[in-house]
Amino acid sequence: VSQESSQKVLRRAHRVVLLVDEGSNPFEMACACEIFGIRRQPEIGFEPYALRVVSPTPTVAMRDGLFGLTGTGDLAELSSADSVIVPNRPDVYTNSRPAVLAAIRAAHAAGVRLIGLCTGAYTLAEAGLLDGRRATVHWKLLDDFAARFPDVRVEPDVLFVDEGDVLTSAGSAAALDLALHVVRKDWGAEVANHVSRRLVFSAFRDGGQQQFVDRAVPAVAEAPLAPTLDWAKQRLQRRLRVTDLADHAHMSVTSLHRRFRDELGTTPLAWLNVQRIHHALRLIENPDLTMEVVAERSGLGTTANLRALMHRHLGINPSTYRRQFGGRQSTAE
DNA sequence: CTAGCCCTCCGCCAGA
DNA sequence: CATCTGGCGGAGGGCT
Repeated sequence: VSQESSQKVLRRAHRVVLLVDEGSNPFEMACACEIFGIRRQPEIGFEPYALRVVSPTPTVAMRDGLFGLTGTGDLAELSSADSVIVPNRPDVYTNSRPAVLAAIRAAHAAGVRLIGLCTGAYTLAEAGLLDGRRATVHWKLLDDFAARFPDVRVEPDVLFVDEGDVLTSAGSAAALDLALHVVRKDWGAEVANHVSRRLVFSAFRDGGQQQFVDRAVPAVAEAPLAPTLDWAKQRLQRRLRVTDLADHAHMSVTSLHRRFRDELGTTPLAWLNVQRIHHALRLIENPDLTMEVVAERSGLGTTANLRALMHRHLGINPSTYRRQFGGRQSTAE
């Protein structure tokens, strides 16, 4: 790890350009700024990304003129970037400016990675860069998108699609998932988890529950670990040990640890305990279950362990949680 | 909260 | 030579 991180320090920051135009959605832009535009040096020792904002006009009116942007760079910057982020458009029926499409094509030809957030996929498709490739868009627009760009292989039911040099994401929230996926590819799971934790911290700061949503980096579907993770989640009450996970994955405990580090940025037991706590919380919301039963079925074993882990991860104890969130059967997901 | 057993984790090395 | 896998032991933390 030390060897790896020293290499990272030496490597330069990836240059990311956020391409905005009249009517770009501030939400997707904010997602890009949150993931790629925050200074990380004080916390992780280096800057993984350098973010620039570029637009086809010197000033840009955002969201029906609610506010505007000035001081943006011009389209020529696209081709010298490492990645270009293409966020939402005002509507999918208005064609993009020819100059924007030309700049995107030139960037792609120069080897720049293109990242379409939500309806940004329309812009990429208009530029002809998705023909013959897999892509996705917001679920509401899948049919329209497929009809308009028949040469694109549309993938429904996924958060995002990674075609290597062209990446697209589904609905707005999936922009974050795709961005974190990019961070993981560029810098590894450890950095991605750091970015993810910081994101949760600032998004859910109130209520003293900043770690409540322990947002792990989403596992990629084709990750070799995925079946084992699903398997384990189904039988938390069996009190699984790390060796059980290793057996199911058909690998040694040593290799399992390595895979967890590489793919999830955590360790098997730490991951298991997060799953156990999440399951325990759902069980606690059912007032008919004693804490002994909750501890048993969640795989945490004893009430002492349940208390200790909840206190450590959430800063709250089981009975307090039940008083605040229980009482009524919660089926909300 | 504590004592104490057990498991987990990680670095290191060997082998494929 | 590079990369991946697995075994081992000790330290430390988890669990009862």
